[in-house]
Amino acid sequence: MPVKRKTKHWYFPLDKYEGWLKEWIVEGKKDEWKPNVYGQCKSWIDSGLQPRAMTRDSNWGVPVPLPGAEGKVLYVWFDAPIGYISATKELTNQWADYWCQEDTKLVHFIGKDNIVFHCIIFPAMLKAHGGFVLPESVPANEFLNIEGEKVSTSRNWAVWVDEYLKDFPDQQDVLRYVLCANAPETKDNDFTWKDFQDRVNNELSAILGNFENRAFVLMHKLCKGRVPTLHADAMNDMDRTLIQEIQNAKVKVETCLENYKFRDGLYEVIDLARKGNKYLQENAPWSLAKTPELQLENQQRIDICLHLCLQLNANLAILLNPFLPFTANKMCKKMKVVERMLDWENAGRIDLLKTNYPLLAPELLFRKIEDTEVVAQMEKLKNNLVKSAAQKMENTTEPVKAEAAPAEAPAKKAEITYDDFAKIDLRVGTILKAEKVEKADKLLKLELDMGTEIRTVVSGIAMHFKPEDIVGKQVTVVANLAPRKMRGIESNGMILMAQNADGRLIFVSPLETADNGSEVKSVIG
RNA sequence: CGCGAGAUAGAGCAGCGGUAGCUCGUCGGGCUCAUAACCCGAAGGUCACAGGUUCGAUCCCUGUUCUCGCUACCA
Repeated sequence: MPVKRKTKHWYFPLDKYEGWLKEWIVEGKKDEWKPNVYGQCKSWIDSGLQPRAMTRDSNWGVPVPLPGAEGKVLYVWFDAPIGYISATKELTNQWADYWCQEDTKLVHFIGKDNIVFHCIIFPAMLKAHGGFVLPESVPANEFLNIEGEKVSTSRNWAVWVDEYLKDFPDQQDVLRYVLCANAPETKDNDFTWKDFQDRVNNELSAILGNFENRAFVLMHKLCKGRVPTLHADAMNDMDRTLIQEIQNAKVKVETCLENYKFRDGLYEVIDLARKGNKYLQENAPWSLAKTPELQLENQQRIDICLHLCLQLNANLAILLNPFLPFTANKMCKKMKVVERMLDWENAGRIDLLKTNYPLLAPELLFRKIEDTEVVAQMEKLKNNLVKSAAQKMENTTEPVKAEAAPAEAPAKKAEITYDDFAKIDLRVGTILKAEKVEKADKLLKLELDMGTEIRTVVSGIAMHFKPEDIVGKQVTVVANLAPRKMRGIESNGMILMAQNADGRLIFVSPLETADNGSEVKSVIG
């Protein structure tokens, strides 16, 4: 049964690009790339690059289109990045503008698990081919967990956007807000529904939404629903400071965006709204209009204040546009300006809204997230997790939802015959010895008493059990599995485990002690 | 095992040689146009741990622990 075979592979001579990579990354990107990205690239390059096999023996994948390459498929990190280019080509025949044009600034946004592929292997491929631009930066983020646990599509520990939109219609932007404000830019972060609620209610709507609303309400109450006159020559220091802040905000947000500090950039936008609130508070136009007489007397000051608040509001729309495009558009509609106002060049201007222009009635940009919604989402998350685990265990006939279980989910297996089942030689054995396999996190080497023989089985359970804790346990063994070498140790068979939804492993063993070597079989006639 | 990144108030982050700051939350007070914003004040941190360098360390050096990722194995 065990057959050792020679195989042939096609290699990419990564080693030949070591010098170039050293120059390009180690020297050239030292202070430019993020520490996590730079550090990993540097360590790879410093420790010496090897030619890397770009083909695999596998029955699925993209076949290698070369004579003599039957049965070979392309290594995923060879064909995936090429796929990015192909995908662009599918999308537009302007694809070369994105990938080949000299002055194109190409940026790869990825997660930390893919750093070396995007920074070393793919660029080396492009360099080897020639004619393609290299990434200017690869600002890899860390991971975002959900409620303290790693996202898992197969376990359905996830928030699906289509589901989200059913529960929170037209609220794309508040999710965008939370994801950006809480982005794992420097370390792993956690998405929790409570935090979602806090950030939406206390930051987005309380500060930004509230300012917008205050400006509109006051303008309608005190300025007849029209953009009041600025009276530029009557401005005071407060007014001039506010204008300065608007212009500063543009520069700050711009700088953050250029440096991929999206979290900080969003903060600056909110902070400008915060300054707007403060300005409004300090001027207190409502106090200046306590009585009609008083208002008449103060109308100029009121006009200046609200004029600037409204211009600030228009600026907020522009600054917000890269982060919350739907909201920016909504703001445009309320101000009755064309979408083109959102062009970045317009930021910092205080003549975005024309004097005497009538604006729409106040209407809230965001609504608060209720406690009940938070509870409901958390339950949903937990219930769906249980459901998907149950599906696996019971192997039900219920069709697996496409959204809930993408390709990697363990699908229901195809029907087999009794003969298929009977091919498997299942036997009971007892663990005599267990030890960690050197240089392997997950492997334990087990010696099993199979009654008539002692077997060595290598099993990937080291993360779950200490060797000393499992000695003496009876286990179910697939006894006729073809031997396989792992870390230099030949494994003869494998042991069966049940896995809980939480990932915990449980031995599958006889309820009472059985004879070692006894068969596990069906007993129907 | 090897390598990379991280560990700072309840949460999210900044600081990177002079005994800690910002946003949100919490508590108390003021104000009220508004989805309770804004102002004033308070509580809350042995800056993961242990050594070392220094007049002085969150910040530099060494070691350790923990988290995540990569490489290999995990049928």
